Amino acid sequence: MRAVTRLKSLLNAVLAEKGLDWPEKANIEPPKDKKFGDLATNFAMIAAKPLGLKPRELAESLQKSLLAKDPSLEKVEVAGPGFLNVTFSPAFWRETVTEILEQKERYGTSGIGKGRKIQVEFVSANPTGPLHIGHGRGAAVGDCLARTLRAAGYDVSTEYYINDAGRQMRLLGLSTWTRYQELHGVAVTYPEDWYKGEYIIDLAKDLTALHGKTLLDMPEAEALAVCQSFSMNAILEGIKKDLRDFRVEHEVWFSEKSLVEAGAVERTLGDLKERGLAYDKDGALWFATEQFGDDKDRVLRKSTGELTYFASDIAYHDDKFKRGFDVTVDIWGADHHGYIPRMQAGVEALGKSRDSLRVILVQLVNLMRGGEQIAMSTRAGQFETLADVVAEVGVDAARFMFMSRKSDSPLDFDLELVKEKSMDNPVYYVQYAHARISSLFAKAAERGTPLAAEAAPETLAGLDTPEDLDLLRLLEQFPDVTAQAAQFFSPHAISYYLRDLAGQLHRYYAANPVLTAETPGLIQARMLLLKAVAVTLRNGLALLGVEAPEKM
RNA sequence: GCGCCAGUAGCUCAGUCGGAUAGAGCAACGGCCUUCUAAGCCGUCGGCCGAGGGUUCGAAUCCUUCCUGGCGCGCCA
Repeated sequence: MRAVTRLKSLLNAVLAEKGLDWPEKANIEPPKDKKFGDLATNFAMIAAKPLGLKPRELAESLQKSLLAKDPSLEKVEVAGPGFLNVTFSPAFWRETVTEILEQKERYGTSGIGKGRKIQVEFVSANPTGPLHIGHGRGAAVGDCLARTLRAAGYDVSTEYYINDAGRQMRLLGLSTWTRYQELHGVAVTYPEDWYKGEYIIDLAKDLTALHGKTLLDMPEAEALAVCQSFSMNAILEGIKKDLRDFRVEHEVWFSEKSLVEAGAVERTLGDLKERGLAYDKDGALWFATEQFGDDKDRVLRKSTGELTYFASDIAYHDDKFKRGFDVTVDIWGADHHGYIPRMQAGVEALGKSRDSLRVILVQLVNLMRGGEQIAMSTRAGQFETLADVVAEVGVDAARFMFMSRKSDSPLDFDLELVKEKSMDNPVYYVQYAHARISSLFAKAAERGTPLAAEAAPETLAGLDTPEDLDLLRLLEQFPDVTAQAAQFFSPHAISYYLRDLAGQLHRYYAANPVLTAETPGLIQARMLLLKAVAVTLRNGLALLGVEAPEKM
């Protein structure tokens, strides 16, 4: 971050002298090949045209003025069609250690969010059964995204939308009621589309413990109501616990029912009608989403008088925007992707810009064991719950596995592989790097070699080998990685960075003795460097919600 | 039929707002523990980036036509 910022401001100064702005398409990034220096920019190729110059000519004149402007630049080369390849001095890179040790847990944070209010709504599973592994992926993605956005300077709020109104809740109540009657010897016929999982039987038993058989004497409607609210509350408590155990916190639990009961849905529908965006046809109320790019108009209220989910979803998003969020991010299972155009159309109809709603799709998780797929279905009642999976493989391994793919590709989650302590399962590789450093400091303390209090330039001067510089350069990139992860809503990039950093650390460790280095000064310099690595690893893992162990 | 996503090494995947010779891990093979954790390190092998066409100084990346796989297209939720 420091290097890019520095180079960019130098180039901007050149532009300012000529009264020009930074060209949109110009970029500065580390080149793939080290021999092209620390940073490469296509600046001259992009900027040459408006100046009426040839790219290479501009590059050559920049080369001279850059070197004259900043002593941190060791080398500036012109290459190919007009690339500028810039190499910073080792002293410049060593300042990274000082910076990290000063910023500590703030290293990797940035202000790119500019305090904008952003909401991340995720999981939001119907409270009709326990969370399964697919919800776990959504939970991990949403939680890591929220952490990443927060670190990037957004004002983030996390939320779980509870679908506690409507048909699914009635089915849940009916399912529990059926199991309850069955439990007490009443002959029952199983309803259609009911929840037949084991957990419903457990609910019926819990209900019995609380109420005995008294529900059998109630009017059926009343008994159903008791079953429904009891089941929902119990399941919701279970979901909350599962999420807490998975280190996922939602700040707001938003009830659909409360929205309906407060009349918010009716109000939103009324607004739409008034603005001519909703109309009656065939006895139903329709939302004119087609004019906002949807395939066709959608029903808000069925001819039966019942509201559709879409109606309350629109009212819910209306409510979100009224609460002042600049952007709301919804994390959905990929099977809902067909729903995006109509939601975006709806958001536009509400008077917001299309991109105030960002939908992140999370693809399917194939739960496997030893290469064989485990079938999952809430309805059929055969699934491994998130809680079961976490109990088996641990929070760290599960979260890291979820963050090791971009959310948009399907993920095979093999319980045997996730438990395995190999590079198939990189969480251990990264954690091991952190533990190694910690244990090295423990050993240093035993030997009476405490870490220097300050990372002064003269102390760090011994860091001048190629491995030192590789590590320093990688450390310096961490703030860029977190900023980009936030900008592109891709927290998985952090896990890839951490693997790289861990790899570089392991290489360094193998090649450079730290506590037995030639001179006391060099010992200090290397300890400070490794301390900076540990801080960066810890900060990165924190963004993923994974622990950085001292020992393994 | 229409739409969304994917197709990169034997396997699992990064890279995709155009950049220089396409990366990593696993697997396979060969090395490295009397010295800070071998859950590690080093090396070798491995590619027509699904196929064709286009755009340009430059394409895995953008456009287009196909092929293959997953998912979705209700007054379901």
